[in-house]
Amino acid sequence: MLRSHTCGELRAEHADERVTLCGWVQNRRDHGGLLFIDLRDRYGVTQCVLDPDAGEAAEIADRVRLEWVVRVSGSVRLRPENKQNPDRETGAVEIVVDGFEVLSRADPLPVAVTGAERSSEELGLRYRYLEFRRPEVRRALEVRAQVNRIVRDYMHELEFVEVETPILMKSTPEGARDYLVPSRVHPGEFYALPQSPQLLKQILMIGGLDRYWQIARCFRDEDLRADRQPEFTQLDLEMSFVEEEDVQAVMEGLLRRLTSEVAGVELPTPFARMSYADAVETYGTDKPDLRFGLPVRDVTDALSASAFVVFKGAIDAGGRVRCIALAPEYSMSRKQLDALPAVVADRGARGVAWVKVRADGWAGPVAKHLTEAERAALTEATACVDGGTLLFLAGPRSVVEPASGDLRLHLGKAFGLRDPARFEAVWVTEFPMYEVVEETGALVAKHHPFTAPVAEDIPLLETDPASARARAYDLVLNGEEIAGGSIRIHDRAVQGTIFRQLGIDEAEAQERFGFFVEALRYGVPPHGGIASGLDRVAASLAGFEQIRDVIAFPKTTSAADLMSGAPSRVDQAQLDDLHVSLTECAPDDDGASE
RNA sequence: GGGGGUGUAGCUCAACUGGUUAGAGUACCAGACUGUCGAUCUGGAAGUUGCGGGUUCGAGUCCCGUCACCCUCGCCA
Repeated sequence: MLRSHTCGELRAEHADERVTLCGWVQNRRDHGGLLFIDLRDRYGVTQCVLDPDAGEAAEIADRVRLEWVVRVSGSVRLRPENKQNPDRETGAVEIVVDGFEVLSRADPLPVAVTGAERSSEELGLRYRYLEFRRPEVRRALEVRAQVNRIVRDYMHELEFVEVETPILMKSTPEGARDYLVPSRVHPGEFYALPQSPQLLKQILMIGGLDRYWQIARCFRDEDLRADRQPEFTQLDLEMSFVEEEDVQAVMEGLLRRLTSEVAGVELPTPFARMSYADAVETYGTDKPDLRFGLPVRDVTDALSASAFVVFKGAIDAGGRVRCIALAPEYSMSRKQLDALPAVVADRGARGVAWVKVRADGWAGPVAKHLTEAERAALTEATACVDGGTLLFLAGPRSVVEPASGDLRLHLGKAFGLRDPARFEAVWVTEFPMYEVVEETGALVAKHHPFTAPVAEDIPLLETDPASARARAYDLVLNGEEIAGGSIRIHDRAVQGTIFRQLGIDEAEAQERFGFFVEALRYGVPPHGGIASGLDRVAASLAGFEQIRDVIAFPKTTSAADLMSGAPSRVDQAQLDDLHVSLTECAPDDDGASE
């Protein structure tokens, strides 16, 4: 070892010991005769002192600059009482240096690594390794590692078998766009990177593994968001001879342990359950943030006879009027109220009507359109009280539902109700089997085509498929979907029905999922499972808004890696090997691929 | 593909309605200083205002185009 201790471990009891430390020069304070150098490594920062009589060591140290890597030897000295630094764990001591060695010089850094100033995200990604020198950035990776360790321990305790599935897979398009890898030995053919190991884990169940798990990298070639990367990591698991509650119990136990050990929060189990229909009705979304109330109420009935053009127009067209009631302590200024329409404009909502509830007469632009009977009905429906405010959204259900969810979230943020230290988990259940594509009327699987229907809804598959419910469940934590799973179809006849309804005929099913359809013939245990987005889980536990923060080398919104320069052009010889020719290709103008 | 935001010294930022030589902190270079811990003090160097056009006597500022990054709608079974 080049060192005897780390930069974070020396305390008063080490006084007078001889030590050798290695690290980066975080700061230097040159007093002419006396020179202080703060030495940093992963574990902390230790102050080193060079007296003029340190001789050659002092001469070398004098030339050292920020972020050089050095090795110092000396003795630990207890600092005088009034010279100790209580803000630093090693602040009681300092190293009196008598040996100083430069291990590596450093150019001035292109990003800020110490202090409150943080360089732009763009530079941070370009020089990601320099960001790791910041403790808060390193902490994110440490949380990530801790999550992985807890997951691994837990799954092994429950006797799940860890199985690695291939990265080079068959393309089974449906849902997200695949990342493709051309085959050299099979001209014109391609592998796909897995969007998830879905079919493989079901096949493991058919193979009798009984309980499988894996930390699986997944790839989806779709546009990015703050909570979406083109490659991301899932905890993937599957169990045989189980029902919903069995899978959910495994996940609850895990999340409970994670929040306890990582965030110090004890989650009560079992978690709350809420049907998809209730979630959308009450929170305007299938991933409700239950850290705060502000439920959305449907007041269409209360206003069914309204003459007010905004309400009447929506209701006559078959739409709904939805209302959020604000308690008196959440009163909003006119300016804040005027800002609300912009919040819901994305969803196509025309505006947000509002009225102030006052015992001595309701106020606001909408008040005059409300009859006494309507006020009574609204009071009944929303439980509003004197001093409160009612916010209304009116329009088609497809607009008003998501808009009400956005509005509720906006209010939660605006009133500071989203406590980052709180964790509220809820299972959303009874998802519909299908979504109906508006333009064509075609059915698309809401979850995926291997999800089992609720038994009593099987007859509905033929008569009213759009209202058939799936045995699917999502785990929602603080308004974020952190896991989703289902009980799978284990009956090939049912699987055939689902394929047919999705417009996948036998030949196509054979072409795309042939290996899986064949496997369904040879004895399939009833099974189900779940996959959890570990990037989101880690970000959530560590209090980060973006999953980029808990990914060591994340990609930008345009799926580029600013550090390595990927993606980039490749040699013609490589393309030739792969039997790939480029058709349309803009001139190389990004300058990044020289 | 659409909408919004950002882009000025290595870094973080400033520059009113278009107007003199684009400033400050920090880092860097040189010097001073024996108890600092965001050390302090003196001096210096440092700019294609993302890029390309245009309007104007004059553009960091206005217009058009374009690139990068961030947020977002669509998309993400």
